[in-house]
Amino acid sequence: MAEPKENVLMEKIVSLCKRRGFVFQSSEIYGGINGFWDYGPLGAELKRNVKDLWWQAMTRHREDVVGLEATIIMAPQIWRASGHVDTFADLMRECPVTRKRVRTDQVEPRSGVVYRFTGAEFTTTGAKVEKSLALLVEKGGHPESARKRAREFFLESLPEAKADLAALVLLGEQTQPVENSIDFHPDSNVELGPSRPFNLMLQTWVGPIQSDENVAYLRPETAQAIFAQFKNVHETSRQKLPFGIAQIGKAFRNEVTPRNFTFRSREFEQMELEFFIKPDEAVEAISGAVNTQPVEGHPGEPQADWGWQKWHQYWVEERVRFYEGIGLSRNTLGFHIQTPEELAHYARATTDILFKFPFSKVDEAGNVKGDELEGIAARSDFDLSQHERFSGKPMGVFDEELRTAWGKLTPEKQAELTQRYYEARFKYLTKSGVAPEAAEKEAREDAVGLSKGQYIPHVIEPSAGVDRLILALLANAYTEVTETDAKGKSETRVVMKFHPRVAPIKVGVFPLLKNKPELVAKAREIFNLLKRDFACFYDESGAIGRRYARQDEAGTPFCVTVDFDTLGEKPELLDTVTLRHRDDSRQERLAIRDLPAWLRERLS
RNA sequence: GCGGGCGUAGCUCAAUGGUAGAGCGCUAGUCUUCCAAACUAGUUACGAGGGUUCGAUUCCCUUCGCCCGCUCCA
Repeated sequence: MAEPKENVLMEKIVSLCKRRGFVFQSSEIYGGINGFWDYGPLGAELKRNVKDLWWQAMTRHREDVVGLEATIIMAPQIWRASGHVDTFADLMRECPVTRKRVRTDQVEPRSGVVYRFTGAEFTTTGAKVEKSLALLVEKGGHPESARKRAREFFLESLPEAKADLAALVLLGEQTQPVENSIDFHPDSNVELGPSRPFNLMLQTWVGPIQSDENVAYLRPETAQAIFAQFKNVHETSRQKLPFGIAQIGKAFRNEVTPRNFTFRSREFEQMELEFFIKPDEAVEAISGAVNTQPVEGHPGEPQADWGWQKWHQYWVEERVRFYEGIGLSRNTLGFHIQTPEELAHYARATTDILFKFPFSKVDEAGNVKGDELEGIAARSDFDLSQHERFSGKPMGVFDEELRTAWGKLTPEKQAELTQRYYEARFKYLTKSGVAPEAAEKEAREDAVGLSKGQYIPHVIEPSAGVDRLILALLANAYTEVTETDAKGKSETRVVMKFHPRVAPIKVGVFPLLKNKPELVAKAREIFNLLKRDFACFYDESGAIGRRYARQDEAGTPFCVTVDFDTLGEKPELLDTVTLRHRDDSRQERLAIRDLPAWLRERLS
């Protein structure tokens, strides 16, 4: 259900974003382009801060993650291997009554009796509509319900739509039994319209000739480049498993309906980590057992006996800590643990981190679940295996530790692990369409490989949307403050309560008065002192209160004001300034020389 | 893509078959000793294209964009 009140809030946020220069509509002077958004001066700073913080947290503050910056256009085969050519280019069919769509290849076969109609006519007015419609009545279903639905459908096409339903007579009814038909919508039972292709990847041509051979795609996700470059990175970075590869970059999807401001855009940016881990069989061989002890919350520092479950939990908690660190407290977030039905066949678990946006749906009980900021997926060894099969290049790694450990195992243990690994590989191969005999041979070889210390790494994938996070930060920061002044005039101001770490401007620097050159000179001096290390904004226009208010809307956490005491009117206050806090308008007096350290402490 | 609503200054809103006005904002100036003060001056719009008309922002059509639903999951 639409929540008008919440939409008002969303509209206010959109309006502020434009007014203050956080987000503009792309190509606005030409009427805009659906699903594309630009970041203005404040938005660009905000986004840069977010990406920098992610990059620091994921790579520089760790020893086990390295970076990658790959191209947006890659060999088209990558998207066959990844499955995107198939899953992003589905044929869809639509139910003509409910307008609900289903994928052509996912319609469940149904049996029953088909009721066909050629139209309907009003006995009272003679008004008539001619359209064919067919509905399936399953065994045990009631033909009258099909007729009722048909009447409702035809009624829509008649100008006398308000007329009596009972006076509408169906025309040309015919029945026909069908077996295992895939032509009917699973919910409405109505015969589906023609198949139409839906390709969610944006296409282009590489080279000046626009032919089918030159078709390439703008990447729909950044992750695949990481898999495609896995061998190169592994070999050059001197990393050993477990380790990760991180990437930030643009991705493109031809969304059916871009919606909710920047939440679902056609061009967007992702921050993705592929964290490669040893298969559980290898962990067990090395550590004796895989640690599966359940722990609440963060499982602590990584341990050698962690299997995919622990690593998955670890990354979920690491990511939550990241969000908390930039001002999104746990109660603004939500979680969605994907059900077995929702999971891709190769995925073992996926936990989505959600944020409660103003447009997020509210359920009957009044709870807001939220919408997705990030998905943390345990993807088994699917991705690298796919690229190994499609490229013909080996994607396995050699694990010295495993080989050594393997030799010390009992023959029974070796056999058990070999068998389990064989089964997992066999399952992957057959599910991927490899013929059983070939799959058996290949899986057998893979299992022998394991005993020699070789395997294809498994992967945990924390994949976050930058633009969605920006939107979450904007929504989270948006605060209205209503104040009534001495004259009784009440006024509502907006304060963007960003965490200082992400705030686009960290410090506003003002002279108390513009027409006093000494104050201006001192303020300029402080601005020049701070601007190298902090995003600063100097402002001398208008009254001081107005300048504070402007910075509140920009989300600047601190403002520094130079007054006559700074210049030594009261000698004991010489070279001190007023430091004003955004969230509560609190003021304190600080020495100019202490400012850099004071700020650094609050911004790092 | 389909269905419903919408489109007037940067923002929030008015008015009109005879080409638009306010408040706030913004810019400059005067003034101003800490929370959108005052005064003066300036600034900016009928989303785009076509049609009907002597004339359209107003009526009609098309298109683009925004919001809501189907869809989607970074």
